[in-house]
Amino acid sequence: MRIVFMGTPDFSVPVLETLIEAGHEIAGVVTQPDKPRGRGKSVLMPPVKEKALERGLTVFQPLKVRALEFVEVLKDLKPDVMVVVAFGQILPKKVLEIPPKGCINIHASLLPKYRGAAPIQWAIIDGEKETGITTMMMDEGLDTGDMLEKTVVPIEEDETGDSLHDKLSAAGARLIVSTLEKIEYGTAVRTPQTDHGTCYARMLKKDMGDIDWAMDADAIERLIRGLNSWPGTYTRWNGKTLKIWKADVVDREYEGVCGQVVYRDKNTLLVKTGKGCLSLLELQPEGKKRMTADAFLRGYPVQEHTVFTKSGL
RNA sequence: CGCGGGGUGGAGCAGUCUGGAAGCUCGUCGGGCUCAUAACCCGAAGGUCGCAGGUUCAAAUCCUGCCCCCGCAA
Repeated sequence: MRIVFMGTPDFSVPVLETLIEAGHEIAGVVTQPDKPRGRGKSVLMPPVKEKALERGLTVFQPLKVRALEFVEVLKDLKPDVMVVVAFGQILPKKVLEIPPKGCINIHASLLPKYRGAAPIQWAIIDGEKETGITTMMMDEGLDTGDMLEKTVVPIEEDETGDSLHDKLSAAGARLIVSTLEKIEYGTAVRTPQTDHGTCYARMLKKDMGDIDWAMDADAIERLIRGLNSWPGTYTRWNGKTLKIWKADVVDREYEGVCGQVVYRDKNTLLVKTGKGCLSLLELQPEGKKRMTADAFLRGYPVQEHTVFTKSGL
């Protein structure tokens, strides 16, 4: 089929590649404009643009897809369908109506759960046992369209935001091929979303990673995994930010305040939380590389009365 | 020119401001103690102090240029 692809970050790239390899005709790739990013504020192109150029595809980077001139451009591309995955802009009705076979979205959750911007990470943070990919016919709501197909992906004990991101991205690429086939041959089954069991996965923000040591150890541990590697979790120590990359829950209670180091030896660093303790396994002081707990403890004077605090306080 | 931290034996740090013998906590290797040990004691190996110039009697330390890593921000 003749497809207009819309996507922006790394998550979308495997999908684009798979569509090409499945033999579809990519009429155009729509992605967000280049923006100054990274250290030194250099202007970098979105991952999807890089891949698209590498494949010799035509790239469009409208500030707003809903701009009238751009809607005309889309119409001229005469797509059979549009495939949208993590594009980053809301599509208005006049765009949704362009392709005769509709606009299909690949969403990284088992809808109607986790609609919204950060479904991958929230599934981990909430302690879900499984999540997945849903393909759906887009409508004007936010991830509210009729569902087409689903893939279930289990969430492992040591799952991180990154690892799950990669699994779901691959799963999404696989699923869209199947869904497009059904669309093409008219065998797709549309299932409306139910109104109950829905929830929104709001956008991730940097300060979400500011650890509140009064929370339960297992909730903090899930936060650490869910926000790994972006935006990451951190705490305050010695007037500096200390990133926490990995921790284990230790089901034991000690005297002390939340955030206090209640036990340490050559390679163990136990911090008291609202319920239980966390054994910090991988940390990263400001300006340093991440390191294991034993390496950290060799060079930094952490004592048993040391207290980690929320940065905001 | 966005802001900032850093590159010192295998690891993580101190030393740099106030130039003058390479330090600390570990690891490794050998030996000892011990029923035993990741514990303890004794000893040893291992470093172009990111790279290149410069100043100086003398540079990890001061000056200049470059490379690399990282935090913030986006």
